[in-house]
Amino acid sequence: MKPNQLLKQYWNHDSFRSGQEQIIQSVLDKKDTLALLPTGGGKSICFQIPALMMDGICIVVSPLIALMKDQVQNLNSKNIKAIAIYSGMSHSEIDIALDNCIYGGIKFLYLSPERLQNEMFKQRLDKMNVNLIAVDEAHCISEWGYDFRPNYLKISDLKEVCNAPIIALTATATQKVIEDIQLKLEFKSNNVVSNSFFRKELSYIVIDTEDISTKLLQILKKVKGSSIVYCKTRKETKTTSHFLNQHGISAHFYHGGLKIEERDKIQKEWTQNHVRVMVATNAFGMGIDKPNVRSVIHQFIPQTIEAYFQEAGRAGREMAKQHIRYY
DNA sequence: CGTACCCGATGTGTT
Repeated sequence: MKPNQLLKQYWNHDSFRSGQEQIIQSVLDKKDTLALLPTGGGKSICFQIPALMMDGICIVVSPLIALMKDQVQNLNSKNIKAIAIYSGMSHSEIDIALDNCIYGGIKFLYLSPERLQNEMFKQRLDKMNVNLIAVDEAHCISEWGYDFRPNYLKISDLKEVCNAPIIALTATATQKVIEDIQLKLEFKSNNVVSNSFFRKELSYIVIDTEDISTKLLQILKKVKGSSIVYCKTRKETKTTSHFLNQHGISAHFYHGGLKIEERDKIQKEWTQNHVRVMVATNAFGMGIDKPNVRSVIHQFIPQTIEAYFQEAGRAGREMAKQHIRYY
């Protein structure tokens, strides 16, 4: 089947968005490809459609279990066979999953970069007919590979076994990161397909103030709708959230030290608009796509400009989708 | 400082 037919059959869209066809064609030509598309630009189908056109299985490297589950569920709802392997599954569950990747017609296998080094996985990988390697949120290679999650620097090990092209996808990368991703994934030749990242619907403002708390209240009282307030430390998320609640603005705090059930509960309450403001560390972000976020406020200077761009970019999603312009 | 995965140890409840 052709890309357009698959797009219609599984996603019920009549046409591709800017950049998608070019990326898909590059992958079908067996070229290593770095796809740079803004958030909401439809990155997933850039590897899903070519993988569906080929025999065999696509291995998807993903940074978070939550993202793996989301995408697997999404594909399964379209009757596409996809599976994820992650910690917490029993040995026999993993065994069955890997078996299905070899003999069971599974089209997408979602894994963390750590899992790629697992002995049982490596043994069974030999027998898989891998058609494509996809690295989702590929900026994690540069962001995390050097200190936090070193296995992000070893993804190219897969290429020695698989003989399949690799596609890296991200919504944020400076020129340095673009080069680093291609280097670490051992691209045979430079190949970046990019779309404009300009977000017309956003304005970026820097405020110099002696009194952050008062300024925060002022902004949240003036700018209606849902909000994310980013803090530097876990402790600060808690104090800021309490402060807002004391002043009549409903807020939750969120960071990586909370239990997973607690995190899920808090996120759900914010997503469903039961609570207006999410006060969080950078643990809160990936996979968040809420339409009515009208402000993202940083109480500190983010570590990198791309971190700032990505975090700020969580505002104005519904306006981006409706193509509302502010001038 | 703050980002997550994985694995093995320990505990809980069922056969």
